[in-house]
Amino acid sequence: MQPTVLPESVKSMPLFAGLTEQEKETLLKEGRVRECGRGQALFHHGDSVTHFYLIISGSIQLFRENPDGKEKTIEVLIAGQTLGENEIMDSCRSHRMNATAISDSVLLEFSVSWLKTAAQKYSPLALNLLSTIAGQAYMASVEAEHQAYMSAAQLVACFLQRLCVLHEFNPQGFDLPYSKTLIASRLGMEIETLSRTLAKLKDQGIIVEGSRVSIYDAIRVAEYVCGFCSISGDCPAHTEMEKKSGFFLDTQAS
Amino acid sequence: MQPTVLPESVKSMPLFAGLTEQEKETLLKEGRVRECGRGQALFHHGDSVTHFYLIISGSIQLFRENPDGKEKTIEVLIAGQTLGENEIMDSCRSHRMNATAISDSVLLEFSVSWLKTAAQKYSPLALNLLSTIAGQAYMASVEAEHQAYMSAAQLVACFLQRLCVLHEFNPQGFDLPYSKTLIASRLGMEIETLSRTLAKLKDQGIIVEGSRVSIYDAIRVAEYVCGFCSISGDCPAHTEMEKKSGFFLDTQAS
DNA sequence: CGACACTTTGAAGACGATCAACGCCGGTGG
DNA sequence: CCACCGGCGTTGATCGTCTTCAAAGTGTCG
Repeated sequence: MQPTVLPESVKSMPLFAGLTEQEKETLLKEGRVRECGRGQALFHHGDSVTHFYLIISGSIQLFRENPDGKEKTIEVLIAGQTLGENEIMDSCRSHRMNATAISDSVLLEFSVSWLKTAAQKYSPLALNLLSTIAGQAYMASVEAEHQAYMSAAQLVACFLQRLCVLHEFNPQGFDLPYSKTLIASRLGMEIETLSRTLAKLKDQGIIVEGSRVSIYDAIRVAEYVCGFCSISGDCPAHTEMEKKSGFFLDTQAS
Repeated sequence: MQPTVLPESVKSMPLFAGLTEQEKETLLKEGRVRECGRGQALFHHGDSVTHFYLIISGSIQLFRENPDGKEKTIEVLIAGQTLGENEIMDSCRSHRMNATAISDSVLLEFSVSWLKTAAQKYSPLALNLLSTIAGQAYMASVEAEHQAYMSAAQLVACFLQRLCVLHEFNPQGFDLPYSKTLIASRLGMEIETLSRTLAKLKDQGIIVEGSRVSIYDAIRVAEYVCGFCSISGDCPAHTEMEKKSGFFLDTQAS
């Protein structure tokens, strides 16, 4: 509809790194803006895979439903992230999960063939896609390891730490961007367990009251989480967090 | 060393699908054969990422070590699979895990730049890589979900089922291809738990005695595993297994 | 034969899921 | 305006599962 409403923010996405402005223009003008209100489904498990999406604003929940009716949230995606590349590149016919808007969201929608052709035609884009998906694969394998070896408290602390980095929150004080029920589903635990766990985190350097979180002792948290996180030095979230807490400490000091 | 020792088996790997014979020749002749005896490390966590590998024969264990000394096996790779593409494409400087030969293995070794250049130059290869890595990302996320929601018995049953498909074993009777200790590490559980669990699987259609396994009631197993496996119809292993058990039943019947 | 790695089995304990009850809040409707 | 409701979160009690610790059995290889 609108010819060029969302230029720079989208063009600067990592997916398009290494492409000329000209190439970005050409590619992006095939995108269709799609608005998705809070609670509205983008697609369902089993639907055929028809589009690739860039998230312009808002947040999208990816989840699956077990036969016993429970939902497991796989990931919550936010502005600047992409959606669908994995299933498209794996040449799935039908979606393997559900996608629903958690808050009012705006997406840029492209056809499957757009992505496949673009990956063939522009090798930087193919490499960017590879990098994105490789990163996802790695994080997913770390996730599996965490699920296997970390306690509920460590899972929650790790989650809060990474949440803080991803959303660029001030660790000293921020509000949870979505409900505790959703967080519990994301972490694969029951809401009761999450509730009890949050209370216990005071001993580990994190205070949670209602939806207000303060990671008041980031160093202790990092030790607590990374103590069982075998990726230690490699985990982008942890190193980011250390830098960040350093940064905030610096700002406070000066 | 040897000019063309391992031709067709390697050329028919999915990674090279869509390339001409000429192109495959050109690419493959840059590979160096590397032999790796049982127990020998291919690389360690922290080593710089220098090569990409095709596994010609044998099997390679990927694992990480927690600070408390325990090893978590991420995956066991076998002939026909590749190694290193993930870390290369994610542009890691150093390895995020250890790789060790479980049995005497033969690999074909390529430089990092070989892979990156090939992905840029040959778009089918880039797409094949994308497909491989996207599949890994998906399986890893399913793994995380399994770790969160499945019982030890379900994890083991699921593992045996997939093992059977991957190695093209006859479900009616096969030997475990590696130790129970390794399997426990792969499944993120203690060896004691695995030992106890294997005994209990009799009720679910699987008999295990020593290292001999018989999935005598594949249908029941599939129901048992998929009952909590939310990917149900999508899981390649499960559908494969159903086909396979159908196949074996057919062979028996005729 | 003895060393050692691998596996099994038993008993105790920790942790998280489950069931149940209740408090809190925002919205709807009388 | 107040009563009722439903979604969300908290708290308590109980139960099942997996880990942990300990001991002993099995196998292979020098």
